[in-house]
Amino acid sequence: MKIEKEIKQDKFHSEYQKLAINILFTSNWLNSTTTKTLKPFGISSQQYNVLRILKGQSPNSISVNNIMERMIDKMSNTSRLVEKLRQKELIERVICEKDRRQVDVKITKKGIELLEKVKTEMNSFNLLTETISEKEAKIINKLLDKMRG
Amino acid sequence: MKIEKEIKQDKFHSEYQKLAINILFTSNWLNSTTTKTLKPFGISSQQYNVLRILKGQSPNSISVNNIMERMIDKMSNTSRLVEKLRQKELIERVICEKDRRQVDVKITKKGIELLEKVKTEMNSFNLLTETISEKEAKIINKLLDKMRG
DNA sequence: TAACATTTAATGTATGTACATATATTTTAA
DNA sequence: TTAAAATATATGTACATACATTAAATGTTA
Repeated sequence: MKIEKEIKQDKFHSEYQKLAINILFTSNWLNSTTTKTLKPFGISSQQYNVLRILKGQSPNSISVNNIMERMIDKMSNTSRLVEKLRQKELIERVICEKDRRQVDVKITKKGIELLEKVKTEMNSFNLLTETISEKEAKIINKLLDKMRG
Repeated sequence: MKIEKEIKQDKFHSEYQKLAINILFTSNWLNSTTTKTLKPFGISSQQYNVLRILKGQSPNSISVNNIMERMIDKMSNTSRLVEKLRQKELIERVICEKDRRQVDVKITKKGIELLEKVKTEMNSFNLLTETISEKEAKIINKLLDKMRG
């Protein structure tokens, strides 16, 4: 649906302003779908992002700082997020012996199993395949990368 | 910069998954720029969005529900956001006489003046003009609209 | 018209988030 | 070698947000 209709605004100052608004709106749209899907599993979309990052490194562990660099939404309090996941026993935290400032984080078996279960219900990406082609997806990806400079 | 480098992930499950992540990442990127610009003015990006909506209707007033429908991020507690703006005297609230459930909201002179001041510093849209062409912006807008179905 | 449903906005509560600051450890350089 | 700087993570605080619930006014219908 046209962004004009989605937010009931019939004209924009420029095509660039419209683009910024369109990206923000589409991001919220995607995020709310994901949040709803994750709700029954008891994790937020940010926690899901961290779990996926850790699964990508598994069976190795990575530092909190390293997690932050890989997050979609680079936030200042990754440690609190990690602590929440630890309380749910989805990850493990060990103080690094080589550098005692660092904390090594690793996904647990329980964490991997949760991701497996989520996977089957995670249809926000599949949703996109019904409306645009892979070629079109590639075009947007290329232009967004260019846009950020 | 390529999204792969931005979040240190060298490959994605599909072009569609990459797209979803790219949109979320770009949205955060845009939002953090806007937030930083607005900080000295003492308003959040959501409050800025509401002010702009009200300016678009000025000198008429619209209901809280109507504001919500026009917001980029349709949140459930628009009334609290409106109350924050009222405390800063940037908007006015009057209970509608025709339908006493409804609250009519209108931007004040002070609110409009704030928007004028913000305008000169609001360069997040201008930022985009340096990296992509108007034609390219149009392409992304069209595809994002198509994507959401 | 009385009872029930719907609409509009506000609020309670728990959790999330940003930002500044603190603490511990390691690195650098005088 | 020791003081200062840098790094990695954690925490305090104020504010934001999601979601469910409440409250008041209006609409609908038996």
